[in-house]
Amino acid sequence: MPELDLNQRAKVFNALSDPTRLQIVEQLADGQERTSKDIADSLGITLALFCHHSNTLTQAGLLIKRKQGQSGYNRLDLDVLHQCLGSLDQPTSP
Amino acid sequence: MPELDLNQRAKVFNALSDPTRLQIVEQLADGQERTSKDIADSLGITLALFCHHSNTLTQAGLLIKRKQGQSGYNRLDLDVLHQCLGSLDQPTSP
DNA sequence: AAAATAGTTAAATGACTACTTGACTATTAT
DNA sequence: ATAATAGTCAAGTAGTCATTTAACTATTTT
Repeated sequence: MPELDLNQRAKVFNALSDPTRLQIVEQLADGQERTSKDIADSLGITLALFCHHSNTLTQAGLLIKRKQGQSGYNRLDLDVLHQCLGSLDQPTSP
Repeated sequence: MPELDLNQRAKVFNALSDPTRLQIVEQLADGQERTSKDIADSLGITLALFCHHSNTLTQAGLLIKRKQGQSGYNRLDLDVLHQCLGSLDQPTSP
């Protein structure tokens, strides 16, 4: 897996910097995939707003979309997510 | 330690969403403290710009400032940082 | 006391963005 | 075929923000 540079990492954190997007990511953090409709409904937002935010998440490399029929299934790229989180995880030396 | 709510967590990630601030945080992620001047110099930015960003980091609860003489020593609140990172760390069940 | 150093503050500018609304496409159900 | 459902796109608005510049305070040095 190629390492993310500074700007890419900042872009990922920027994707997490909005409460609505953070809820989306937290909801997908278990690695499962969900439809756009399900996510929008569970958060009480319009599908248009979810689409808007999902573009930001996708551009940051966090969201992966799979289309089946009229539904879109969304899941996280956990590698990208954990690589960014890990860059700040400096455990205290024992 | 009180748990951070959704908006507070988003605020922390927002503090990490700028490349300049992300560099500041990464530089302090080892838990050590550094003077504002040292950080500004090492990043090649003006002290004014560091001050601007340090306010954002402080308001997010990430940065703790200690003043001694004419120098200010900065360090991270690692509890806040790790609590936010941990909220997205859903390890795959074995 | 004067000069240098460390840090803060405020204003101005230009760019970016969250959300709403309405129209649009594609798929599924009746 | 018609209607309903899932999703996308684009424009408009209002608000936020990163950076620069310059003036300012407080501390240390000479």
